[in-house]
Amino acid sequence: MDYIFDKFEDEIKKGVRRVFDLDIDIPIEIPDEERGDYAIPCFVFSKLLKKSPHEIAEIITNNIELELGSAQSSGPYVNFKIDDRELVKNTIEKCLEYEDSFGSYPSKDEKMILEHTSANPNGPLHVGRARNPIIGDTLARVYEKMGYDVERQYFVNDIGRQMAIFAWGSINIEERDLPEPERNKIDYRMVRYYQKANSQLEEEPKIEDEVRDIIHAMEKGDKQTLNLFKDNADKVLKGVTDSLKRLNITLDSFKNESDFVVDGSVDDIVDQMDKNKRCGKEDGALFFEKDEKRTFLTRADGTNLYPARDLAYHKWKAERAGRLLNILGEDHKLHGHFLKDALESIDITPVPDFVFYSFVSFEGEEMSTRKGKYVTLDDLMDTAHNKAKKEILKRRDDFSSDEIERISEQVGIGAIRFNIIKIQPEKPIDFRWEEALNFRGDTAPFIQYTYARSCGILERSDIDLDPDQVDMSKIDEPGEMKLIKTMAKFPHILKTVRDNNVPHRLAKYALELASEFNQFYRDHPVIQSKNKKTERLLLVKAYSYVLKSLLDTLGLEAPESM
RNA sequence: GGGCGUGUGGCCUAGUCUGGAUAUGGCGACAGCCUCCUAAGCUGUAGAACGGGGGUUCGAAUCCCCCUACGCCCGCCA
Repeated sequence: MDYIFDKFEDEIKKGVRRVFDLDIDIPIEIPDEERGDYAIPCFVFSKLLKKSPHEIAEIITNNIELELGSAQSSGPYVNFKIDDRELVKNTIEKCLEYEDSFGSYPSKDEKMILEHTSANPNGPLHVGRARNPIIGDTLARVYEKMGYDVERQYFVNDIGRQMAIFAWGSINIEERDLPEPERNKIDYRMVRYYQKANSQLEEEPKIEDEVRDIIHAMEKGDKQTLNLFKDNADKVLKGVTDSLKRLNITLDSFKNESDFVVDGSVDDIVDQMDKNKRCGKEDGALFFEKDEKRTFLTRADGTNLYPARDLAYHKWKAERAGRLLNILGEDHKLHGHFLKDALESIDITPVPDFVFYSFVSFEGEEMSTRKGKYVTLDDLMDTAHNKAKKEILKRRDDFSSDEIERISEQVGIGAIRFNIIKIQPEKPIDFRWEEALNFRGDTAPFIQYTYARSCGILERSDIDLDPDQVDMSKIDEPGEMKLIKTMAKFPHILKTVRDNNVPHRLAKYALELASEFNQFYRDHPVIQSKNKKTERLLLVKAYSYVLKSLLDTLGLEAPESM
C-alpha cells in the first residue's frame, strides 16, 4: 500500500469519515484532470446530514486534514489534488526501487490455478481460439503482479466423441491417402486424420458403429484405447504449445480429463452427488437440478458424462489452490454456472471465477477446425512478422539482418496480442486482416515505439545518473507532471483489472501511458535541455521502467530500438 | 418459447458493475508539424445527445420495464 495514489485515496476516505464521524462508503471518483485527481460528489451525504450538497462540500473542504494533497470545493463537489512534490517524490522513488516490476504488490502467499485455452486437441489453433490464451495469459500476469502464485493450466479434453473420431482416423487412414499438410508441424499433420475421418463419417454412416465401439472401449477404461487418445492429444498439443510459445504464452501444467476417469475420482464425485438432495435420477441416469434445469452427470448405463468429469477436475483444483479462474468461450456459460452451483451444493471451495468471451468470426463466418475454415494462429503470426519487417525496412537501414528478424517478431506478435486483448471480452470480434496488421494508432507497435523512443534518449545520454544528486523539485511543468501522474496510476489499474477481470482496461491504460510520453517528448527536450537535463533523464528512466513493466504484463516484448 | 450477452460519430472502441459536472480514444477524411532526443509520432478541423420507447431521480450511456437487431446457450455431446 505504499504507492502514492493508494495512500492518497485512503487518506481522503478516512479524512471525510472523520469530518462527519460517519461509517459509510465514501463515494470517490476520478474527475476531469483540470478539476483534480479525486472528487467526492456530496449528494449522498445530503439526505443523511440534512444539509445541501454545497454546504457539505464546504464543510469537508474546510475541515478535512490532508498531508498528501489539498481539497477544494466546487459547488456540490469536493475536488482533491495531490501534492505535486509528494507525487514526484514517491513515484520516482518507487520506480527506482521496483525498476521494471513497478506496480507489483508483495506476495500474498496464495496459490491460484488459472485455466485457459483447454481447446480440444485435434488440430492447430486458429485465430478464434487464440482469444482464450491471450486473455488467460494476460490475466495470469496481472495476478502475478498482484502477488498471487499463479499456475497456468490447460485441461486436456483427451476423451469424448470428437477424440474418438480422431482416434478412428489415426487407426484407419493411411498417411499416403492424405493431402500434404499445410505446414510441416505436427498439429497440421495430425489434423488431417481428424478432418478426413469427419468427412468419411459423413459419406459412410456405417463408420459410426466403429466410432461407437471406440467410445465404448474408452468408457470402459480400455488402456489401449485411452493411450491412443492420449497419444493423439499429446502430439497435437506439442504443436499447439509451440505456437503459443511464439505468442509469449507458456502453460505451467496440463491435466488430462482421462486421468480422472482412470483414477476413479469421477466415480467418487458421482457417488458424492448421488447423495446430494439437488440430484435425482431418470431411468437410472444421475442429474443435478437447479432452477428446473437438469444437467446429467451419468448415462442410464452408468457411464459418466463430461459435467461429472469436469466436477472431478474442479474438486481436484480446489484442493490445490485458494483461487480459481477459468477462461471460457461464451458457449460454456451455462456449464460454468452448473459447475459453480454443483460445487457449492457439496461445499467445495473455492468455486471458480469465470471470464467468458465472445467468439472471433472470420469475415462474418464462424471458424471451424472440423470444416477446415479458419486462419491459423501460425499463419497470422507469419504474416504479422512479414508486415512488421516491411515497415522496419521502410525506415531503417542500420539494422543487421538478425536485428530485423528479432524486432519484426517482437512487433508482429505484439500487434496480434494487443489487438485481441484491447477489446472487452464479451464483445464479439470480426477478424479482419487490415485491422489485425495495423501498426498505427491504438496498437502494440505504437506502445513499443514509444518505449524505444524512451530508450533512445537514455542510450544517448552520456552522464551517470545518481538519483541522490538529482533535484526532483525541478520537475514541475504541466507536461512533466501529467506524465508522472499517468505513471503513478499503474498500480491502481492493475487492481481494477484484477478485481473485475477486465484485461482490456490494461490495454487502454497502456495507450494512455504511451500517448502521454509522446506529448512530453514533443514539448520537452531532455538531452538538449539547458537546465533540467539530469532531472528529465531521471524522469525518462523512471518512465521506461513503468512502461517496461506494463509491456511485460501485457505479454509484449519491449524492443529498445525499432 | 426461455435464459445470458452485445447494440455508442462512416468504421472500430472506452465509459455501464459503484447514476453526477462539456461522452474516451483510434481508423478513415480534411488542414498542418521532421536544419531539434526515432514522423510506427504530434497538433488542429469536421463528425455521436449513447438501438427505440416509457419510467425512477435534483441528475441516466450507466438503474427498472417494454420493444427491436445480432450472437451464444437451452443433449443421457463436450
